[in-house]
Amino acid sequence: MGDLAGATQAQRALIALRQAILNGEKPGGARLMEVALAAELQTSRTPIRAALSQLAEEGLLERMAGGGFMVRSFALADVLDTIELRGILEGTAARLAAERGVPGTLLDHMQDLVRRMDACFDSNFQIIDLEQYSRMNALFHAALAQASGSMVIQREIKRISGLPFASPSAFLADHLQADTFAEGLLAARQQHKAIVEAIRNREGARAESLAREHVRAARRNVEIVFADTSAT
Amino acid sequence: MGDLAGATQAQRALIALRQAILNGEKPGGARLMEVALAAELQTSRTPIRAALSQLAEEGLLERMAGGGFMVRSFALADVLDTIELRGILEGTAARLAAERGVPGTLLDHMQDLVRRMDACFDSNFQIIDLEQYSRMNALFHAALAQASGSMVIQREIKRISGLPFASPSAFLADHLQADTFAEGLLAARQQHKAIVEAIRNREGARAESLAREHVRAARRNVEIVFADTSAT
DNA sequence: TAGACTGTGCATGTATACAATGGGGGCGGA
DNA sequence: TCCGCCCCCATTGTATACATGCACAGTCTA
Repeated sequence: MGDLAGATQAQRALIALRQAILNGEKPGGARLMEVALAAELQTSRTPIRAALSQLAEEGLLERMAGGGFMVRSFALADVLDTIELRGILEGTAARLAAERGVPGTLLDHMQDLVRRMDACFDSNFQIIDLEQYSRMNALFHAALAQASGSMVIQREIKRISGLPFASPSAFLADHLQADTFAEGLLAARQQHKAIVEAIRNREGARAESLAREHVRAARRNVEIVFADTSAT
Repeated sequence: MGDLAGATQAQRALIALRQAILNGEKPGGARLMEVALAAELQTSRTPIRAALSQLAEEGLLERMAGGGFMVRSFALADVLDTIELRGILEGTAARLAAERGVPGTLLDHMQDLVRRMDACFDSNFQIIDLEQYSRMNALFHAALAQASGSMVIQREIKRISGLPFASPSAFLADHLQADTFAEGLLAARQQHKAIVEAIRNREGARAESLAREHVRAARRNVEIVFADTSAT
């Protein structure tokens, strides 16, 4: 990842800090201090301030009362609510897409993405290329947001998907061993197909509830991961 | 309004710029340049940059590709979508409140706000204190967001409500002459009551659809205002 | 005349010095 | 010993000088 070449100091800081937060290296509730970060990232306070502002914009940081920033803390309840919110937004996107209609080329693109996800399974329905699947899945969800035809909805979905664990592909690399996981992937595959079909047939309510239900899989996965974590 | 005393330069700039944008003084699509703004507001570039960042966070500005900011443009379609989104979010808040339960004190508070809004009408159901009504209405919507019990939802509702024309009290002062307007206020009054009742009775689906429908009034008002404007 | 290259200027990016504010700790008095 | 006040330091706010990069225009050459 060529995140060094050609990038400004502010961009480098943004990337480094975002990763540190998502890693848990900067835990929720931690106050981020400009001088410390500047020393850590070997730059001046100015790009740090720019990066902090942008992270607040993304929702990863909160502005504190008398100035300064702290890492927003995501309790399990917050993560689940965030996923529920993504479900609501993607459900709305699907409904709007169905109601308002979508250019055929975009629908074809979505169908193509579904096909490419299919190609990640072998003849026994075992996943063989998880990374590719994950990438195509992310593109599918982006296409769904776009299909809503509403920049407002699209923007909010993108925003929410950037929050920890809320992304469509957040859980994918985490627990490959569980049988329920493979099962979930197959269910997701059917849902992707059904969502495209519902939009094509202009079935708004069906598209909405399918998309909402689809996101509940992410919720289940987070619950599993958190249960594992707290058991350790 | 004492926005000068004790405030930092960045806060002054933030307030001034926000107002200029909402006024239309800085029209949608306009690029905001730091030096020009610094001269205009008689301060240095640093507080201007801080204010611009925060306005981007609020959703009033967009970051441009190669740096810099421009005023986000709100076409009628965007405004309507934003209101629709607020309806979806407030609907979700109402449903969650009903499903998860709400502390009695908060419900009582909401009911109290409804009563105070009633007090803004005279015995012939004519509005007599619009400013008070507007204030109580805003508080009611804030309380509804809080009743969801979800900081995530609450935060998003607050965010969305800050965008132009999307606020619950955006339209109130605009067109007092129309008969349909008074009618709308009376309908809103009933809906407020019904929403509280539905939450109290734990009727999630009813609460959700009431809140969604409630917001459609705002949509109608915007359509009326825009129609007037374009006719002028 | 058209295309490309270069120079110039404007806008943002960066560093840093200094100001101001707020909180915490220590000291003194009751 | 406890309470309160005050001072100091840590942290953010602000200004400004300088760097960088991009875009536009003008000119030169083919």
